[in-house]
Amino acid sequence: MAVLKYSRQREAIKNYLQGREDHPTADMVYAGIREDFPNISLGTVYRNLSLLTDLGEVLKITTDGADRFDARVTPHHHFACRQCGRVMDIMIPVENPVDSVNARWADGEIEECRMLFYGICSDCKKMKN
Amino acid sequence: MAVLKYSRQREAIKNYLQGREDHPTADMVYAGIREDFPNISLGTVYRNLSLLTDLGEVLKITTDGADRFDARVTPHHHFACRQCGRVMDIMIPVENPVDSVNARWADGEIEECRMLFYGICSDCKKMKN
DNA sequence: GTGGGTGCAAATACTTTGCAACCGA
DNA sequence: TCGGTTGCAAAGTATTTGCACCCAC
Repeated sequence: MAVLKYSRQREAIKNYLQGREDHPTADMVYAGIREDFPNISLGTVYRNLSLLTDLGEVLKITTDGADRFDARVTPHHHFACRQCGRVMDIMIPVENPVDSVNARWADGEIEECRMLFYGICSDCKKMKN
Repeated sequence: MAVLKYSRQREAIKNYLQGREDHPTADMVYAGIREDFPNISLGTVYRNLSLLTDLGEVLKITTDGADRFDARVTPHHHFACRQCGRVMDIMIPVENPVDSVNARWADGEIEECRMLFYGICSDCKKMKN
């Protein structure tokens, strides 16, 4: 890719993500941005999310169903609710096992560890009553 | 789903997965099974992989691109190569952080932790030379 | 003016599903 | 026979891409 050029759409997508903590899908971003840019297209949203991910300005979280995006790029992990599908940050520090795995198994092969925790979130547990 | 009935196709799929360590996609399973069951359909492969996953006899690994399946159901984690896309088991024991996360954050909400490590595998590193 | 970015629509990739025929218990 | 299972094809969901036009530099 050549020299990056400014685009209002890309800026809006970045801002949108930074104002959220719910790890929206591309579709949700599209719906949100449309309120300010009624003519934006879904393709543009996908293109920019993918670009921002490559630039490291956004994190793509692959789970069951549609990919989710996160503007919080500092290392952290996620919890996905099996019932309602929501994805949440896990804020507490979790020991990062990359070094110990590299040391014992792959010696530098591994760059990153993403932990995805599964379960039923407290909201969904309440519903069950 | 009601009482499970035997099917040669399902058996073949299970056997196929048990004989592999490369975490094939549904398509790869389909191609493999076809050598013994030339008439099996992709839909049947998907249906059975999904059923076996629900039964806990097979693990579904969601990564970028197509889902991958693993007949090794004892707790372990995976390494995905960013270059060639291969997914490999990580055989060494990695501390399971579920309990500590539950204790500090969600108190029983979390049932399972899947760690997905990313990097460039040794084969791909060799290619770079 | 040049080349990257956009909107639109068509195409692709992956997975699920409806249905009639089939087969295991 | 009964109801789960299959093959087939069509549909569904998620994402990517080709292209003409537009806009930042």
